[in-house]
Amino acid sequence: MTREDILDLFAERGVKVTPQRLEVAAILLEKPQHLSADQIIDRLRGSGSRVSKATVYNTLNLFGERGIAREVKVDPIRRIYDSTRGHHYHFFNVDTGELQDIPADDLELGRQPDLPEGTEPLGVDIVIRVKNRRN
Amino acid sequence: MTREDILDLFAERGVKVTPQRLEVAAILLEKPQHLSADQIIDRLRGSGSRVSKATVYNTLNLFGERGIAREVKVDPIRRIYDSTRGHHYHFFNVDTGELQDIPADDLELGRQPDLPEGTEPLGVDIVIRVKNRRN
DNA sequence: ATGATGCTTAGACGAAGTCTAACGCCGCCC
DNA sequence: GGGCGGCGTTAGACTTCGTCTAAGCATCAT
Repeated sequence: MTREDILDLFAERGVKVTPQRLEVAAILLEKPQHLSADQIIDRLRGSGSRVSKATVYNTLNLFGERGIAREVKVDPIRRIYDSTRGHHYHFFNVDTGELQDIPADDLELGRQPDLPEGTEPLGVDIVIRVKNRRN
Repeated sequence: MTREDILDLFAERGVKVTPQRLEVAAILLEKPQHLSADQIIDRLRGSGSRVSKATVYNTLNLFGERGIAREVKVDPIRRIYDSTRGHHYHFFNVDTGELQDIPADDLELGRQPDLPEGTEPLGVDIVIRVKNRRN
């Protein structure tokens, strides 16, 4: 994703542009990937950036709210952000901790249950847990 | 779930019986419900029990491993344990934090994607996120 | 300039869970 | 029956991840 794309995305989602937000976006949105806040901080530090921890967390929360990145819930131990914004699901390899996208088209949801009284849908999270096959 | 049922379940899953494990099981497995470690500790304390925090966490981890309870991943902030063991899914109300079971029969999975190379399936977690309907 | 607003920062803080070292209990063996 | 080994439990220290706080800055409008 180019700098231009990122600026467009910010505008589209009503996110004010700041140098720090651009730095975080440049790392996370570079390519389809799954990163934790910590990994992003490491990469920032690695490239000599001095964006503070608080700003990285604030930014990731903001990106999550505005649909600029997606928070994946698999591992209660750390929050993972997914740079792929579209409708899709995940494989989670419990042996390696690896996370892999499943395009929406590859998984069909048949019958869906009635929602609880007085609620409306927000989305469906699906995680297929797998492990390495031994031998 | 009666004390007898719990003892049977422990035996079936190869879990040694201790007074502390029975206390935790009695609370969690009493009825279909979703509890955090903290809630379980509160209830233990409320009924005058002195089981330590470390033991509650150890026990819940053990229950999770042995399929005596199920860890539900919805909220990265805290781990939730589900007393319903069978195959089922969840509604998660983001407004109330409420978690509700979806019987496996109410949700059909159509086409499923091929698993990643060299892996075998462990299970499928599905969470339908909902919010309260305004007005 | 002045003030208002909102972003960023370092570091303190908080919550949830794990770890450590000591202790207790129980079964086993001689 | 006394000693031993292993497992479970315990209190509290500790770790980790994330949030909060208070101060400092930038930007904008007047």
